[in-house]
Amino acid sequence: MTELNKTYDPKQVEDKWYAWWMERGYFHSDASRGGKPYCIVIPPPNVTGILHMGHALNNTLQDVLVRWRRMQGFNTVWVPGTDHAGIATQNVVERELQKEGKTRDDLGREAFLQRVWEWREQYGQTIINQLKKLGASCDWERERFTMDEGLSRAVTEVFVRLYEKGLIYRGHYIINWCPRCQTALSDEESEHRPVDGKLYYIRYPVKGGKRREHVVVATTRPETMLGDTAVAVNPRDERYHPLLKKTVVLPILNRELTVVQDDFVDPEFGTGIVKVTPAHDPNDFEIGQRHKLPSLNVMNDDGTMNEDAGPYKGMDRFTCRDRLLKDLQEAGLLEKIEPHEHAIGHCYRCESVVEPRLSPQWFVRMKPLARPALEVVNEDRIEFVPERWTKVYQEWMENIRDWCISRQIWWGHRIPVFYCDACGHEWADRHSPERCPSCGADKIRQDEDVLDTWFSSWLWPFSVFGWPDESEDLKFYYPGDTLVTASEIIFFWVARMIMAGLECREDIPFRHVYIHGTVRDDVGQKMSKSLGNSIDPLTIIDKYSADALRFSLIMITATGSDVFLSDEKFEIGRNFGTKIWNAARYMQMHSSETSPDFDAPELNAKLLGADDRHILAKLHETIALCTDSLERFRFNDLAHGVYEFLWHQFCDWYVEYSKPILYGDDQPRREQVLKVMHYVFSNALRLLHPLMPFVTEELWQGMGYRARAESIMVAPWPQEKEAEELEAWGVTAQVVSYVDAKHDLIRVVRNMRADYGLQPKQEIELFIRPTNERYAKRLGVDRHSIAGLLRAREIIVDRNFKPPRAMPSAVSQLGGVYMPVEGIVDAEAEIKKLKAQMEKVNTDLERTTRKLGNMDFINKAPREVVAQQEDRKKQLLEKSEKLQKLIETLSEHG
RNA sequence: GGGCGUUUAGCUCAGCUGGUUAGAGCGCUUGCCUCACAUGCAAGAGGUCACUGGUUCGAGUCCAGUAACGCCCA
Repeated sequence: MTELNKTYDPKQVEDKWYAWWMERGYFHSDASRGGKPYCIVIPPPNVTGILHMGHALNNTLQDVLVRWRRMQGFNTVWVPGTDHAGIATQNVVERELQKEGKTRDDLGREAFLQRVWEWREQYGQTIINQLKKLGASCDWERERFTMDEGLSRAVTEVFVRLYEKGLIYRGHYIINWCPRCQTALSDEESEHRPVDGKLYYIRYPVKGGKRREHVVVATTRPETMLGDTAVAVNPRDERYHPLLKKTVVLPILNRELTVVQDDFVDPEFGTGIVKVTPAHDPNDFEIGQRHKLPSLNVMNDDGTMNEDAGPYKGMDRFTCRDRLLKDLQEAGLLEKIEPHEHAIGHCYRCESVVEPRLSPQWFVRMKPLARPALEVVNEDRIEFVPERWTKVYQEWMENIRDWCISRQIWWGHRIPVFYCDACGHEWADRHSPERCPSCGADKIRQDEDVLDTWFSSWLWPFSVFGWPDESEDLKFYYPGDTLVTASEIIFFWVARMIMAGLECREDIPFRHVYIHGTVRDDVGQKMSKSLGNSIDPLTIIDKYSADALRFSLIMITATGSDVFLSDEKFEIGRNFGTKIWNAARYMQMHSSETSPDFDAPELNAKLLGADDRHILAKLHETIALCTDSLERFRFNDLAHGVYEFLWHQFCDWYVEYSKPILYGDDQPRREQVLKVMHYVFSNALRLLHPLMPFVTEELWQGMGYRARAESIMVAPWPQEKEAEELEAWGVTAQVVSYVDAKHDLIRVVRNMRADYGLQPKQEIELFIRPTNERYAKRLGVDRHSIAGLLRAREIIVDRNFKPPRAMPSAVSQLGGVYMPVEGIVDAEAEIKKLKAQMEKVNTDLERTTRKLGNMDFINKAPREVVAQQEDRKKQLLEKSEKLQKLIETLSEHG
């Protein structure tokens, strides 16, 4: 044993043990070691990322699982890494260039990519280092990056396979275009948010109509009217039937527009007639397809208007909107403007308003991939926790749309499609071809676009193990056990990983998907940098310790629900750490051995007292609870369980109970109690280790427990003992309920002391009249111990005790207690208090009696429940009797 | 508009398969620097379980409806 400091200093301790664990190689797993695998792959954070509370929660949960399984003896691996975050990273580097007055085009593709790699070398480890601060026990030897050679090979392989199977195609469709990032986004990357917009009612003159005859169309994006190629009405809308033979004229540009009928048009919305802009709206695009309308794109990549916008050419889309409205107004063609709230897509990377836009992009055909991925969830081969997310997944899968995977940026996996300029051949290639495989010409070029970052992330569960090679690692670790993530990412990532796993490896990537909540501030807002309400995990670690951060997060995070955070909440973990630190110091003060015999204590059943047996029973209850909670992903039950046990059972009761013994000189008893304490504490530390890895290691070492395992990280997870084994120690339900009742008695007397305003130091005399002979016997043994806890100079246990005069008294589960005190006792007040208690007992008694008198209850309720009620009635009767007696004696003497 | 979720102590939340007397942490009140710990100890107060109806011997828990709030999708 090494002496523990008076106060715990986490800063020194945490870095020290983390470095030591690394040095010992505890985080590393080797497939050749065999055994039962347990595998988790990290949701790779962005290489540009910095650790926020969401990461802290996500990674703490994974670390808890991994540390627990490792202690259980699984061959456990937690694979870490980062993803290359195409758009985000490119944005970061472009901003850097901007400061130097350059653009990426100034550098050219090669040089720009060189710059990005340099950036990643310099800053890409930030979040990885932060995870280490958190205590994450990742296998760092296996760290991967989605742009690594191996993972890139997997990306190409999958692309080529899917291309050759016809599951990847290139097409002209409306996609979400971010004019700022100048790239396409997938539907998932365009976040819809309600915006207070306006609905503009615009007059379109009818050609050849009477003077000033016009129709009115309503739109929220007037600037797109420049690309109109028709107007549409619902076929059933008779108001517009006369219009069908006519054409209308697009204002300003004076282009003629046909009138088409389409079921899509809602006669109730606006005026029931809509403009059709196939190149700038997904619905209009479909109308356009149905009616073979031309598509006219009026915008440039950067969101400015192009030459087809006529007089508005070169203007930004929003400037154009203003000018156009002004022009319409002047021409008397703007009928009215109404406020209109509607959802608008925003780029998830830069928040710009997304422009729906027609453009040629690459897509993955999702329906064939979704079918098996839906099946494995329907058949419960993959389970979502909490279960309700299953439905979210299923619904998305059933209505899945093709995935737009091309991005018009440079940082990422370049699409491995090649074109031959000589013969027009197009093919996908795993390597860098030099000639056209069709005609042999060398005038070939590769597609300019790169792939969506998620196109590499969806392969993560197997690409990290070397796929497409069937490596030993892949065979051993795949499929993983659990994926831990937040709900935001179910579509982006979870669903796609399942599809990829089934497509590429014909097996699920993991068996459980644990979805945790979103971290919010204490008023319920999502934490974000832009709101300025985020709490930086590193600040918390600095202020309270990583253990405190981890424990507090888990403690207050109900399974799968959102977390509301504020700074003070981390005091829970800090205080708890201090508490067990001090408990350990107390034990150490009294232990003389350097390496306590704790693991298989030769507990002499004859020497064990009721309290020893009680704490042993509670420990094994807690072990069962903890294991069960982990198996069911009930992390906060685990935290509550260890907390309740260590703080309340161990420190509040057992340590207090042990004091007179440890300070006394009954050597056999002392030894026995110390053995129990070390046994209990060393087990509880292990239960706590996944939540608070650092302080538990410090104590494991400090207490000298390393004789059993050199690190708590590799100490065996505690095993619950069977009832028979516990009975060998004399641990029975009877003993447990006796000690619980004894605790009740102590509480009752302390309450009396407080009621009578006794000074803490003032000693009392106490009479106990126990309910039965068994209690009388046990109390006889425990008299001195109880006296210590109650500051009683003497406790007299007497089954026939009759108070000689009026004195404060109360009823406990063990029997009546009487506390003679000097001075006058207000008998009236005493009686009043007891009568109030009596009333409560009688109410309960009445209810129970009524229940038992109900034949339906007797006949229909399970036997145990009826027995329970009978038992309760008995207890209440006893209590009522005792109270009655107390009242009588008080009245006699009062 | 469709779907999902939430509503339990002043606050944040547990309460799982319906079954004693509905729990915890924080906060609050009172008393304590008691020989592990004031980041602490002891005691206490605090609840029409959102509302309405139903099922049941029995409902915080199941069902239907209502309201408020939140999230996801369109």
